[in-house]
Amino acid sequence: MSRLGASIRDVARETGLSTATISRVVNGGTRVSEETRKRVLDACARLDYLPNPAARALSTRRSKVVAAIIPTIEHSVFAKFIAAIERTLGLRGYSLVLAISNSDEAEELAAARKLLGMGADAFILSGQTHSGALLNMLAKRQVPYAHTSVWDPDSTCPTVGYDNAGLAKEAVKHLHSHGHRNVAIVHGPLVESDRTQARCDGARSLHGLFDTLDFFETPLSVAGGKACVGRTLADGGGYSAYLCFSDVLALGAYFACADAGKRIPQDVSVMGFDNLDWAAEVVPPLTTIDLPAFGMGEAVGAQIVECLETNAPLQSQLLPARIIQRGSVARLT
Amino acid sequence: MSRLGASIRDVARETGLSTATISRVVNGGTRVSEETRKRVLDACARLDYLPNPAARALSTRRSKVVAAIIPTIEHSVFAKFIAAIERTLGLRGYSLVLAISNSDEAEELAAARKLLGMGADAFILSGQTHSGALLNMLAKRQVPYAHTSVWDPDSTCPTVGYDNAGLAKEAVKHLHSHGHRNVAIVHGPLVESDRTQARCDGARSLHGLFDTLDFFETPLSVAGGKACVGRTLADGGGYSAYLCFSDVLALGAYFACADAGKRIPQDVSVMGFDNLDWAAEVVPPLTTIDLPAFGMGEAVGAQIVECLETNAPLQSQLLPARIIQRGSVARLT
DNA sequence: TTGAAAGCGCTAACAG
DNA sequence: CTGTTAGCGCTTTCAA
Repeated sequence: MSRLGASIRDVARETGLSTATISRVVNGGTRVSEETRKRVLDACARLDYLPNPAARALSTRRSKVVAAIIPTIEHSVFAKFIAAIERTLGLRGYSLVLAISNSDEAEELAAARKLLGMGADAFILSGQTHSGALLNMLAKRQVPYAHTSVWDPDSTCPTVGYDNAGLAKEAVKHLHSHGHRNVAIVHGPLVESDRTQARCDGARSLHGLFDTLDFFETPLSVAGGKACVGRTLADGGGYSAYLCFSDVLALGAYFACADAGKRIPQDVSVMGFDNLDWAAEVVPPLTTIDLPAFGMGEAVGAQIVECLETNAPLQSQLLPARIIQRGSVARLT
Repeated sequence: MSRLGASIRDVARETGLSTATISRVVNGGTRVSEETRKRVLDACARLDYLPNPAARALSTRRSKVVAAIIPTIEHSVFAKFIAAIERTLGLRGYSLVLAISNSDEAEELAAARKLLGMGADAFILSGQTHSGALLNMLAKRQVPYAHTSVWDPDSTCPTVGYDNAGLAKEAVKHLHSHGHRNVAIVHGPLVESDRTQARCDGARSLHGLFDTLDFFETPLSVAGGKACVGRTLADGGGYSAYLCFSDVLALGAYFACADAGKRIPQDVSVMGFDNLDWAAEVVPPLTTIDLPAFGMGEAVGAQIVECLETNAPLQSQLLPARIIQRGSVARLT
């Protein structure tokens, strides 16, 4: 809060104009003579005037703040996503308030309450499943919100993201087309993420194509992936390929293989999901699915601002994602 | 902005009390009879009343929002840091607005302007070098701020973080004590980070201990580290150890070694800086310096809130950081 | 313990 | 093109 900055009244006094005029030039400057404009701007600069945001928000009923609630920021995908939102919003004069829910509905609700009580004009939520209380709260106040990281044309709420189930299917098919018939799917906690669930559902729908298609849940971290894959390797599971529903897990798989003396892709194939920055650098380079984390942030950000400014309804939007073939999946003969 | 929520007046009407009384119970409830209190709280719940933050901020001149400007969010260290700040702030009823400066002073200034114009009560800045304009702006408005990721007892501004130069020295000494006399230091862009500069300065001050102590600047990414180390390996630089001023760079070094057929630590040693989550999982586990990213976020967050609530001055604070010995540094005989 | 009333700084009709 | 005048919703003396 600019406790000591000049107020609009100071600028009015300084220029001998009314506060209304000052307000006009500060906000776009329509219907103001060029000379007055100059004079006002000059005085603003001299006094280092910064409009009081609370007063402005109180008057306009808009804060120009949008809230994003994400499950975690410690995965690059979310970090990239947030960076994109911040950038897109910032370019349009909006700010981002961030809350982290730790994949907990109660925490998410509490965060939303706080952010609403902070004046957020719109909300960006992750995934598709949220407490009814949260959605009600937003609906009642007519605060626009969008679900992200998912795309569901049938949803009543706008979803901007990708088709998790579809992409998982493609990944599975890719493995199948390379001759793999015994694959292990390694994924993060199901309860925490409807996206993970969707991916599993997608993969499972194709289980008929395989001799074995096993699912393993493990903490969503390099350590989790490593431990999980290490275990199956030790058990002699005999999978020819590991499909990891996150590159982080895939990196763990790499390390597990290194520990077990298995070569990728000669001995086992590994496929990821995310296409994180290092996926092309790892040895061998990781075949994975490129998720448009940054593009998704730009897309929601832009839509939200558009919605706030023109009242255009938010629309579901499918972002392109695709398999990036690199060197971690062998073609079995 | 809660355009449609009930206002304090609605609650007053509902209960037959005055807005002043409602305000009292909503804010702590001092000097209110227990019965009235109950009645009011009840009405609030029934009407789903949420105080209008803009009105409150206008009246109290505090927004309960703190701003953090970081160079990037795409490095886990910063992501962890931000997560900790958000958590600490949230627990105390404060919110976090985030801006990303891309290590650019002009962008940082613009962001600060925006956030100030958004009503931030305090600022958390990264590093120690900032444009005078920014610092002036904050000082003039008496907005408290702290520098982070650095610790400098001599600074006039509060710094909460660690001693970059000192830690770099320790790392270098560690390598020296293991018999390394030809080491390459791999670091990110100097212009972007005074912390990187401090680390380099610290390391350089010990160059007398070595036969060769070379410095290489590369983009701060796995790809950057890989390319840089790959190049020196190809050139036959003959370094027995690589000290990377970020674990991200170290991971790149691992991949470069894999490509070049060099074994770690038998052929070359690698040491990191950060202690990211996967540092213990990589093969061989990475010897690195553990930076208290999370603890640092908690520390600034707590101090800022304390300062805002009690006017206690912000104080510089040194956070513990230390070498974590794992398996990537060989002892030369 | 409660209420009346004066703002906080800005915007937005409405006049002129 | 510019000024007057109401508020926006809440907090906070000051009285009662």
